[in-house]
This record gives sequence, structure tokens and C-alpha cells, in this order.
Amino acid sequence: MSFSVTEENYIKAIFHLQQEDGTVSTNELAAELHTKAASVTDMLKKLKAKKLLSYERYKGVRLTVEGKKLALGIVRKHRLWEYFLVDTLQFGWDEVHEVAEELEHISSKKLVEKLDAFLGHPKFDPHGDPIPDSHGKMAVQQHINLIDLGINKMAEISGVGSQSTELLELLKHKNLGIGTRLEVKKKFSFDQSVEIKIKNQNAFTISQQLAQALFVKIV
Amino acid sequence: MSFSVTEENYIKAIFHLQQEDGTVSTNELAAELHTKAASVTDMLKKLKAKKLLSYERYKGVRLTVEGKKLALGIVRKHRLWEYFLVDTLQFGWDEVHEVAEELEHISSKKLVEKLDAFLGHPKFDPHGDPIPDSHGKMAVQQHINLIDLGINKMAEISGVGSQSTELLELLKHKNLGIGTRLEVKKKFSFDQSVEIKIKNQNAFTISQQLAQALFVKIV
DNA sequence: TATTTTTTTTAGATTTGTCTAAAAATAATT
DNA sequence: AATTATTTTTAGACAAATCTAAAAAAAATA
Repeated sequence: MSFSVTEENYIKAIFHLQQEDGTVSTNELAAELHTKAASVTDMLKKLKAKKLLSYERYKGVRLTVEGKKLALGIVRKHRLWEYFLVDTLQFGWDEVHEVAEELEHISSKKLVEKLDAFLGHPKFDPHGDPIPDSHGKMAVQQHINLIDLGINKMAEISGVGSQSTELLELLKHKNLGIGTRLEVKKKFSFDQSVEIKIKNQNAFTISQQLAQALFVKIV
Repeated sequence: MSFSVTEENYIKAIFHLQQEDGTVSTNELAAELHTKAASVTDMLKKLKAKKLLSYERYKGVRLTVEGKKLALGIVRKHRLWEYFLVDTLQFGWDEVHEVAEELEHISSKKLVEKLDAFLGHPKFDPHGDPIPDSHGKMAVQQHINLIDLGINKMAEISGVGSQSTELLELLKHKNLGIGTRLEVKKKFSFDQSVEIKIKNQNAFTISQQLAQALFVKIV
């Protein structure tokens, strides 16, 4: 069975939202997909008929095993393409998301497997997110939130909590990116801001919101 | 301005048909796109409104300069992706068309240019068709080696790689000469031999050595 | 518990691309 | 030139995905 780009985007959005919530509400989905609640209701009926999700009116929605499988396939493609764009085509890691949103809907199974092999079966994409393998399994990230990093522990930025252009703009301005090495020097309980230090630079503080959006691994 | 996948497919089909015909009829287009004449008429009105083609009812259709530019952009993407699939991902040259039909609609300008650079600005795709450059210019194939001729492309022998009596003896025996029209029906990767077909004759295979000694131009 | 607010669903309309069937224009044939 | 055949267009309908506005259900609050 094959699915439209729109259907795939709904499944992917539900998959992501359901990580935190368990079940996903109509309004959450509408916000995520920049559409209206009424449109979401219509689509949920259709996707239920296709057995990709379980849905009772007014009760929210969950993916079925089928639906999860489809979602993992899309996520796999998205992250493999991001890896390709950065690793092979030399894109900046902050400019690949939009393009991968298109490429993830290319249907050829063979293309995905050949691409995966060409890239050397990477386990994580350029944002530090794990890439599901062909069976849908993904490695667990030993990432911790920057806000939880201990003082004076050398760590490396390995992931970002969102792909929003607002965040990416801020990171660019502060000259932070995947792979940046840093140490936490102080934590201020007043506003949860964090003072960080990068080698050969003066220390500076970043807001709670920014620290929470950054994942690091200790090196 | 941006266009739907359907619109792009219409433009591409008109571009290809117009190479031979000059103007393209509604029925020709319907056949090419596996749709009905009525649907074509509707779409032509829409594309005319977008100034991609000139169209008067009952009079057939031609692309405008704008339309040709769009078509060349799509053809460029199609052929670059085909080259990538064969050259980088090791697809067989005969299994890339369908996948490229999807990939050609990915919109990112930057992706196309990066891909082109990564591939080394190839001039011809795996079927021997020229790849338009970023300005829409494509190399003219005068002579191409018979071994590089795409499947089912009508071509005419235009040159031989040597004048040796041995070669000429073989050509005489097989009834081949300058001006002979033929099509390649199959290529065998085992020994690089090539099956060719001449009008009103049974197909027969020729060796790699012979195919490499013959130059053809597409007619 | 009754009332208000929020969330979700229904009903009906719109847009895109398609279709069938019938009408109109063009081309071919006698 | 008149008739027949073919091609093309129009008219009206349909499915997918969306919207607005109003109704229904659930949640929150008094």
C-alpha cells in the first residue's frame, strides 16, 4: 500500500508528538501541521480506515504497529538524506531540514538501502538524532541535556532539541553547532541561565531556554 | 513561482514531444501522460494562464521561453539524478528512470548545484542524453560511441574508429556502414556485447570491440 | 451540580486534477 | 461540396485535502 505526502506527514507528526504524550490530541496535531482542527479530524478518519492509527472521537489518537512502522520508515529516510546532504554534498548542518522534508517522501525502497550502504550505515544524523535501521531499530543516544551537564566537564554538542529557524539563527550568532566543545562554568539558579566556556574564547552565558535545547555528550 | 508535480510533468512532456513535432496536439499529450484529452485541455488553460505555453483552442500548444526554461530545469534534475544513481549508488542504468521521475521534482536550487558539483559536472547521463547546465545549455552530441548509445534510441552510424581491413571486412559481412540506422535493444554486462536492431531485420549482437569502433549520431 | 470555557466534530463550500458524455470544430473521404 | 470520421472542447460530476461556521462533547470553574 502506498500513501500520499500529506498522509505521511500526518503519520510522522503523530509519531513525534506521541513520544512525549502517549496519545495525541486534534489541536496538537493541527498546530504541528499548521492546519485547522477540522482538517485533522477528516484526515484521522481516513488514516483510521487505513489501519495506521486507532482513533475514537474526542479521545485522541495513537499509531498502530503498522503506523509506527510507516513512521519509522519516513524518519529513516529523512535522517539518511540529512546525513547525505551534510556529509556528501557539504551542506551546512543547519540548512538541510527543509530539503530532507521533501526527500523523505521518495518511495523507492532500493534507493534507501543503496543510500544507507553508500553512507556506511550511519547511526546518527547531523543533528545527533538516531537513524532507524531497515527494521526500524535505532541506537539509544547517550545525550544529556546541557542544563544537566556537570560543572567543568568537557562535553561536545551532539544534538539540538528543535530545528526551528529561530534556534538555528541564535546558534549561528553565538557560533555554536554540532561538535562544538564546551564546559559549563557556572549555573545561576535565579533564571537557570548557564555560563559556558569554549576554548580560546571568553566565557559567556546562555539562557535556560537555549541550554535546554542543546544536547551534549561528555568527551 | 512554484509549480505542482502534475504541472511539471505536463511541461516536461510537451518539451519532449515538441522536439519532433514543433507544436504538440492534445491527443499526443493525453497518450504520453496516460490521461484523457479533456483533462489535457483543462490543464493547458491553466498553464497558459501561468504563461508557460501558448495555446489557442484546436491549434495545439508550444512552450514559451519561460516554459522551456522550466522544462530544461526539470530535465537537468532528472538526468543529474540518473547519473548519481548509476555512478554513485551503483544502480543498473536500466532501473533508474522511475526513481529519477520522483527526484526531478525536488525543488531546492542549492541541492541541484551541489549535486552537479559533487558529480563533477557530467555532460551526459547514463543513457547518453545530454545534461543541461545551470543556464539550460546542453552539449550537442555529434559522435557518440555506439557502446554509449541509450536503449531504443534511433541512431545512424556516422563514423568508424579505424580503417583497418579487418574492421571493414567485418562491417561488410554484418551489412553495416555509414548511414545505417539502428537501435540498441540490450546491453550485456558480462562481455559488454550489444544487441542491435536494424529495420526489417532480425536483431543480432555485436562484440564490445566492434561497438567501440563505431560512432553514431542520434536521429 | 450547574454553568462557562475549551476542544472536537459535523456540515457545507472550495480548489486541484481528474473523469464521462455530449457538443463543436477540424480533417478526411467519397 | 457533402458527408463521415476524428480531434478537441465544453459541461457537469467526483475524490482528495482543505477551509469557515456552527453544533456537540468534554473539561474547567464557580
